[in-house]
Amino acid sequence: MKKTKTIIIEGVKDIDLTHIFECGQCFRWVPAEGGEYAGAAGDKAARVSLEGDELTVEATGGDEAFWRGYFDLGTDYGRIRAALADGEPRIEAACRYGYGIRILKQDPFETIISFIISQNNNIPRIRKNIESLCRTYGHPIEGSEEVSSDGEKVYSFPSPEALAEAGVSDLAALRLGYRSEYIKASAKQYLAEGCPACREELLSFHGIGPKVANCIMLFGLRDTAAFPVDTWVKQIMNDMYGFEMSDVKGMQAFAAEKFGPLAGYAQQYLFYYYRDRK
DNA sequence: ACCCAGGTGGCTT
DNA sequence: AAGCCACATGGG
Repeated sequence: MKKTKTIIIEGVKDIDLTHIFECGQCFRWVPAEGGEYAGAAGDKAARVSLEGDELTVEATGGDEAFWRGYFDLGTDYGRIRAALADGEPRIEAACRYGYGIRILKQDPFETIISFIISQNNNIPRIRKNIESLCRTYGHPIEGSEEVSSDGEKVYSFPSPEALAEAGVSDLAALRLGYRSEYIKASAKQYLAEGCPACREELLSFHGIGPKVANCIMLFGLRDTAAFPVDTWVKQIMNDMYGFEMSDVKGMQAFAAEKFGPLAGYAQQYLFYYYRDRK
């Protein structure tokens, strides 16, 4: 008896699974056979495949509306790429390279903790850290073995309660390093105050600074004007536009002026293009 | 052995 | 406001 359900969404455009899942916005999806991806969003596990303009999601939960929202299918990315190149022609190569990227609508709490872990860390290790956090503080997702890449259970992302109650030394035992106390403190604050809605609230969390706040705004709160500046973007802005590496303010202002409410998309195309190029 | 990674907090100029 | 530095860990 099958525990998952299959959702077929036809007529999708501007979508490339590899680019979506490898562009650095999420950390829990892995390639499966035949170009498919398997992974999880919050407490839902799924396997995703694309054939032509038909997107198939085999999932343990979430209806079609949820997965449409997750993949941002209501947004016209062709138009966005055109608008970006219109505002700043030098970004066109990056947009072309990252064809099919979509900014996933991720759970805010998952985004908060994931990007706290991301600071001063590398992507393979971020993925491992998040995986051990889920295995220790999440729960095995019912039916997930039917969609996982290895036939094993997938674990849900931990709840705010679970992380707020975790011991800092237990978190540290998962090799989370000095971020352990940031995780616990932020989970507690999230529980006490609810989901942060703006940059200022995010910055009041222990372990969230300007860069991580921007990532959370973009990936978790869908504020597409957010323009996260990390070491890669600094390098891009230096190489392409001659900004001093320390002039993050200038980079932000440039992005706001050139791209406005689309700056987040621009950042993602630039980041992916440049990071892959190394 | 070494430098670095989707940085931040805290302290000192 | 700007400039240091420590921080935990392991990828390459």
